[in-house]
Amino acid sequence: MQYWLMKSEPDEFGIDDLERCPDATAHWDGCRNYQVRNMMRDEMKVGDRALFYHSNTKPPGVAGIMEIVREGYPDHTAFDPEDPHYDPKSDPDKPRWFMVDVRFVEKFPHYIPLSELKKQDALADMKILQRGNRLSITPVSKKEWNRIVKMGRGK
DNA sequence: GCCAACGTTGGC
DNA sequence: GCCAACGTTGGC
Repeated sequence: MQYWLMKSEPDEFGIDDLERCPDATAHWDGCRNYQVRNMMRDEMKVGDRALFYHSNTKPPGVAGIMEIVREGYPDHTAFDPEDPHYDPKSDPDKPRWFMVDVRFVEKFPHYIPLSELKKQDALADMKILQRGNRLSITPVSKKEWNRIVKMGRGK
């Protein structure tokens, strides 16, 4: 089993939105980055766990946990001209973009702001803390995962 | 295949 | 709103 961190802007779709979805499950659509596409298509497996990270908000940080409940399949929003993430170059017969399904697991009693993550020596190597990293999905090590979950649950 | 221009991300 | 960092596009 692997661990991940997945970013979303809570103004668009936050952890509370996920919890309110039917079966607390949603598809993680709209990714238009090849590296992230490859992770969703090839690497993420049912049962993997992911941190739900709130980006572009005040303050940015980790809000809780979700799990992967369906492995990579074509992102149909790329085929819809009405969709803001429409990509005419993605052909239903040869889809360019993929997504996974995620299910809400828990919302942390203690939201963890990015500033707190940065203070942890144990998390210094986290992808999300590296300069210039803009990927919306990154792998998280077991050690990092355990530390963050502990922080979120309040030690 | 190079690379300048442009677009996007996302913290601050 | 600014801007650094990075990805993508397209002319050549």
